Amino acid sequence: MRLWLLDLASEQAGGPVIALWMKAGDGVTWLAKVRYTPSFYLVGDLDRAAGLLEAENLRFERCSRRIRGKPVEALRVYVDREDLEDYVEKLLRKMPGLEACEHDIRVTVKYLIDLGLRPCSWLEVDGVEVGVEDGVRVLECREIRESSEAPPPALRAVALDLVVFGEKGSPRAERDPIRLITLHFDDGRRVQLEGDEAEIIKSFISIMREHDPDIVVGFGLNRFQWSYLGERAKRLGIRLAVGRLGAEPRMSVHGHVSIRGRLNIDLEDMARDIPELTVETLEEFVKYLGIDVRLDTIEEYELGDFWEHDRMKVREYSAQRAEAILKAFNAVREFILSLSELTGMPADYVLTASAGFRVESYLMRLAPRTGELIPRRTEIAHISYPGGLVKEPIRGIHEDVAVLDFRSMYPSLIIKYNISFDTLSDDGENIAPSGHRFRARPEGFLPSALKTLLEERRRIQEKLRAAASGSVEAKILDARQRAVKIIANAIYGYTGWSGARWYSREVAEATTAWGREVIASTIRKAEELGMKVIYSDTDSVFLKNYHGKLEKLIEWIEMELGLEAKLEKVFKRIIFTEAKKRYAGMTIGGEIEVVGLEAVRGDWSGIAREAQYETVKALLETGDPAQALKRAREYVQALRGRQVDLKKLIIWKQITRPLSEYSATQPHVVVAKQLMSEGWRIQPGDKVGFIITAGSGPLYSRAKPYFKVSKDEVDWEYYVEKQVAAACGRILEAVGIKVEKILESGERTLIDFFS
DNA sequence: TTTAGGCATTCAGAATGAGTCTT
DNA sequence: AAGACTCATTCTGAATGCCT
Repeated sequence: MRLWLLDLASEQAGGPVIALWMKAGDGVTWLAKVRYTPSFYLVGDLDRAAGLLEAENLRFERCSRRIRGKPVEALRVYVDREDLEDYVEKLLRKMPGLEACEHDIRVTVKYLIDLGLRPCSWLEVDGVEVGVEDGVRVLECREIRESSEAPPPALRAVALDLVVFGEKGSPRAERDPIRLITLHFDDGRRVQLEGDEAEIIKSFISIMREHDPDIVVGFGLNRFQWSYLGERAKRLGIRLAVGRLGAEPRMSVHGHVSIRGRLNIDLEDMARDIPELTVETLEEFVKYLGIDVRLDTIEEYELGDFWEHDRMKVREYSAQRAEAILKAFNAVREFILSLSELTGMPADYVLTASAGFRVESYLMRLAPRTGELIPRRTEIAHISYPGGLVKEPIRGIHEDVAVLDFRSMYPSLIIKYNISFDTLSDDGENIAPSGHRFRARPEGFLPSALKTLLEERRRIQEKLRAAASGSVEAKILDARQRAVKIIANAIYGYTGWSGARWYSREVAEATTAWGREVIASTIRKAEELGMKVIYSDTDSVFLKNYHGKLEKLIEWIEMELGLEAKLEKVFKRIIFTEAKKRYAGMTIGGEIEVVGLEAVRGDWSGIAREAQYETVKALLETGDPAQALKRAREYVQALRGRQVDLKKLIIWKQITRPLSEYSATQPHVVVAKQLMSEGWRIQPGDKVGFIITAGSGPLYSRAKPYFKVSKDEVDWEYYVEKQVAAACGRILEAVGIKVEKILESGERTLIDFFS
C-alpha cells in the first residue's frame, strides 16, 4: 500500500513503538504501528565493553564506522527502550573510558534515519489492518520502505484564529475569557463561535473531530493560542481533545505544539525567518507573499473597545485573519512540505526549528552513507574568527556602475578545496590562507552534501523550465528548489556554529580565508584590466569603467579561480557615504534601491525613513544635490509646522532579553517596563513602539508608549535634528552639503545677511 | 534549542579637562 | 596656590539591526 507520511510519534508498549500517521491517495487516514529497537554506538576498549554489555544482557554487534572521517571500530548496541539517552548516560558511568554516540537522538528521528525514510514523502507499507479507531484505520506494520516521488495527496486544512483581550493590558489566561473562535476550512466552510466560553470551546472540539482536518494552521499558535486555549479549557474542566484519537495538544521540541495525528503549522514561525520582513505580523507576511486579501488592522489595545461598541468589526477582523492565514498557507504549503521532506523533519516543526537544526537534520540523514557516526551534542565555548572582506567605498555619486557577484561563493569553495571536518589533515594538499590543510580526496562529507544539493537544484530548475508556468507542478518544483537552496547556503554558517554536532571552526575559518583571497585577487585583476573598484563586500564587486572588460574578468574568474561570477545588476547612478554596507542606487530599470541606510532600518521613525528615501530618490533621479536638499527641507518644514501624522513618529525597537538583564538604560526598555507594570505582557522578541516627547532630561525619560502620545506633547525638534536631519544629512554630506543647510529655511532671511 | 562575521549608529554614562570659585 | 566644584567635551560600552 502506498501511503504518505504526515507525522510520527513514539509510544511505549514494552519497548518503543513508532506510530506513523499516514494519508492514502484517497484521503483516508491510516495509523501504522511498528516495533522498533533503537541502537547507539560505543567506542574505546571494546573487549571490556563487550563484557559489561553481556552482563547487562544487551544485544550488540561489532562494526567499522568513522568519526570525522577516521575509521574506528565500534560496538552497535541495541536497547529496547525509549529513554535511550538517560539509560546510556547511566550505563557509561559504569564504563569509564568508553565513549558513546547516537544515544542523544530521539527515537522517532533514529527510526527515520535507520530506515532511510522521510516525512512528507510516499512510502510503500506492508501490514495487516487490525481495526478502526475513531475513524482512523490502524495498521500493524510489517515492512516499510521508500516509494517513488509524487505530489502529496489531498490534505484537509483549517485556519484558526482566536479573539482574546484584557480589560487592561495583555490578556491573561487566568482572567480573560476567549471571546471568539474563527475556523476557516479549505473546502470553504467557515465557522465563528461566540458566546458562553465553555460552549464555544466544546463546539470547537466537536467541529475539529467532525471535520477531522490533517493540518491546523494559524499565526501565533505555538507562542500563544494553543497554550491559551489549553489553559482556558482546563479552568472550565474541558479536555481539549482536538487531536486524533482524542489527544490534547502538548508542548514538543523546538518550542512547538504538537497535536496528535495532525500537522500544527504556525505561519508566524515562517514569518520570523524571512529576512525581508522587519515586522513579523500577519499583515506583513501576507503582503510579502503578494496575496490579495483585505485585512483591517485592529491594534491589541483597541480590541476591547471594539468588542463593546462595534462587535461586527471584530468578527470581520477575525474572519479576515482566518482567510488570510488559509490563503497564505496555500501559497507556502509546497515549500513547507519540501523543506520537511528534504531535512527529514516532520512538517509541523521544521518551521519552528532554526536554520542550524535544519542543516543538521539534513546532514544526519547522509551520515550512514559513509559510515560516519553522528557526534553527540556538546557545549563548546564560542571562538570567533575572521569573516568576509569589506572594502571601503569611494564616497560620492558615481555613474554607470556594474555589480559583479560570485555565485554561491562559500559552497563553491567548500567543494573546490574539499573543505570538510573529515578531510582536515596536517598533510592535506589544499592549504588555506588561514594555514588549515585539507586532503584533496576522497571527497569530504560536506563537499559531497553540497554537490548533491547543487545538482539536485540544477535538476529541479531544469524540470521547472519544462513545466508550464503557474501549474501545480511548477509550484511544487519551485518550492523545492528554494528549500534546497536554503539548506545549501546555510552549511557554511553551520560549521561555524559552536552548538553544531559537526562544529568545525577550522572548516569555517578556512572557507572565509579562501573567500577573502578570492575577492582580493578579483579586485586586483579588475584594476589590472583597467576597471575602477568602487566598493566590495564579501562576494561582490562594484565596478566603474567596466565596458568591454567585464567579460574578461568573468572569464578570468572561471579559468583561473575555477568559480562562477555573474553580472548581478547595473546602477545608472549610485551614491556611497563613507560608510561600508550602506549605499543607494538607481538601476538601469529606474528602480531605487536603498541598502543599509536608515531608510531601510526598522529602528528609525517613519518620517526619517521617508525623508531619507525621498532625498535619495531626488538625488539619484536628477543627479542634482540642490534638488535633494530641497526635498529634505520640506520634511523639516512639515515637522516644524507639526504637519506630520503621529504614526510616522513612532520608533520601534525590539526587546531582545528579559528586561532585568539590561545594563544600559534605553528608551524602549524604560517604556517596556512601564507597559509591563500596567499589565501588558512583554517578552523577548516583542517590538516596543515609542515617541519622544518634549521636556528636559535624557531621552529615556521622555519616551512614551506611542498610543498614549498626543501631538502637543511631541518633541518636534528631536525629530527634526536627530531623525530627519541625521538621516538626510548622511546623504547630503556625501555630495558636499553640510547638515546645517537642511535646518535653514529655503529663503534667505535677514539674519543670513548679517552672519 | 542562537547558521557565520562585519559594520554603522545612537545613547547613556564615565572620564577628562578647562575654567571659576573657595579656602 | 591648592583644592573643590561646574559645565562642556570626549571617549567607551551597550544595544540594535542591518549586509553578504
